[in-house]
Formats: sequence, C-alpha cells, structure tokens
Amino acid sequence: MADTLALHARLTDYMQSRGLKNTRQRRELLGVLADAEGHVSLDELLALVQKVMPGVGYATVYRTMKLLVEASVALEHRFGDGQTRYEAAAVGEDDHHDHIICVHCGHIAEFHNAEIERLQDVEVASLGLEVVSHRHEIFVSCQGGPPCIERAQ
Amino acid sequence: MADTLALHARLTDYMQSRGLKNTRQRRELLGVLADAEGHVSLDELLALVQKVMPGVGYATVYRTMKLLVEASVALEHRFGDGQTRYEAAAVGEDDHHDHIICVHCGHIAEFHNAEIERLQDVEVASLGLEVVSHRHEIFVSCQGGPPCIERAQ
DNA sequence: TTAGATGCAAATGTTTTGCATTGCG
DNA sequence: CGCAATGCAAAACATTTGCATCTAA
Repeated sequence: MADTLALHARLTDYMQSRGLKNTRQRRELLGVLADAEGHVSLDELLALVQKVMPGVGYATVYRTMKLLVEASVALEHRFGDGQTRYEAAAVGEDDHHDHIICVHCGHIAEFHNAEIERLQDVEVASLGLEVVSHRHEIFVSCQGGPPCIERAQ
Repeated sequence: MADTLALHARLTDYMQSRGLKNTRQRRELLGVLADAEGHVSLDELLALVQKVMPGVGYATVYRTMKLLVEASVALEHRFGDGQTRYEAAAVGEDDHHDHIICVHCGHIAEFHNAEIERLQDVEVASLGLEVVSHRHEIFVSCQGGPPCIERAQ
C-alpha cells in the first residue's frame, strides 16, 4: 500500500517551496488516491472526494491532479479507453513499473522487467541519445481463455 | 517508401468483401497517407486531401481513417500531444515497429527489438496469458545535447 | 435503383479557462 | 490583508452522429 504519510510530506514540501497553498481539497485528493491504491479514473476520484467534500467539482479535480503529478505524488496514465487514470507514486525512487491491461475485463496488472529497460537504453544509445521517459503497455485478453489477471493492485 | 499499389489492392479487397463503396475520398486519403510516409496527423491529412478535393471535411477524414485502420492499410498512434497520427501500414506482415519520440523537436524514429518483444511474451506468459497487442514508446530529448533523431521516416 | 457515403451542422465527451468569491498564510 | 485556490459556467478541443443529398455498384 501507498506510504500516505510520505506522500503528504512530499506534497507539502512541493507547495511550500513554491508559495502554493495547502488546501483541504489537495489533501483530500491525495488521501483518496493513496487509499484507492489502484489505477483510478478522474471520475472515480471526483466521486471519492465528494464523499468527504460534496462541493468539489471537475475543475478542482483536474487542476489538483495536474498539481499532484507535478509534485511527483501521482502518476498519470492514458490506457486508451478515453479515461485518464492516476495512481499514487511510489516513495522509494526505483519503483518504476509498466502495465498489462486486459482488453476484455479492464483489469490492470503491473510488471517490471529490468532487461527490457536495459534494452531500451541500448536502443536509444545507438542514436546518441538518452531515455527521458517511456510508456510500455501490453494488452491481453482473458476472453474465452485462461483466467484473467487478478485485480491485485 | 510505402507500397502504394499493394495498399490500394488491400483496401479494394476489404471494401469489396464487405459491400462497401470504392469512393474517390477513400482512394485519395490512402494516396496522401502513402505519399506522406511519416506519422501524419489528422489535420495534416485533411489539408493534404483538400489540395486535390477541396470539399472534403473532418467527418469524412475521421470516418475514412477509421476504415483504413480496420482494413489494415493504416496504423493509428496517439503519442500524447493530443494529435492522432497515422502511418501507412507495411505490406510484408512482420514489419512491426515501435517509436522513439523527441519531446523537444517532435521528431519520431522507429525501432524494432526482437529481444524486447520476446521478453514481453515471457512476461505475460507467466500470468498464463498471451499478448494481444502492445504499445511501446520511448521519449528522448535533443535539447542542449547531441543532435536529435533525423527526420528519416 | 438503392444501399452506402458524403458534407454540413449539431451533439458529445473530455479538459481548460474566465471570473467572482473564498480561504490559506 | 493579499494572493492563490475554488466553484461554477462557459469555452475550447477532438471526435462522433443525425440527416438530407449524392453516388458507386
């Protein structure tokens, strides 16, 4: 599970260092993101904050999630279903992972393969460049076949 | 360069087999896509067809590009800048490639790494599943560093 | 002739923005 | 108190759709 305290500390630092304000909306949104622990859509986040702060609207969620991504407490994903999804960032640095998405049931699993990452570096190094970031998504389908990825997020 | 003739043949087959009509709009759009040879945005495609058919509008381009993708004569990409891009499909089957995108100048290069593909298979096989498709994008930046990827598409 | 395709305009879905008001520091 | 943030509504985009008209087969 997400290290909620560390994430809040990181966000607080980020806001303080830029003269931004520590509002309840921002704290609550980070809170529900950390508690959700999955790959949560923006609509789901809105519904979740509204449970504790009914007044919050889309604009605030959009603006706040952008801030949380900037502050490195949230990661943003677009898996191609028109929904932008977020997950709480890891606290330890080297916790990068990519995703396996079931196109049939929508479940999302994570994977990390150091050898693939290394081969990426080699690939761009051959062009004299370095990896800034990457996106690697593998789509699978559980339909009519073996059981799908567990929803173990 | 794209094998324009083979692509037109493939599209014609596709349309005939489904009772769809071989309209000039469809032929021209495949033509400009094959001639462009890059990763062309929808707006660019619209501008290009309008040079030869000024009446064509967005709706036709959107509908037609969806058809060309269905017919496997075009590939669709969303690299994250809000623009949907297309490229002419390869005629030989095993021509799959992924992309290296420069976040500074926007240039797009292609790469193919059989070992990475194999490791993907291994990764999902460990879950008892098979790869349906994947998306692998590496972002680099030429800013202030070595020269960027050539626009050699 | 006729089912399918086009072109326009209107609708949709997602994200952003202007502005008056609120609230953190 | 003063500037940043919020909430609402309106705007901005990309994409889709309804419908009358046109056209390939």
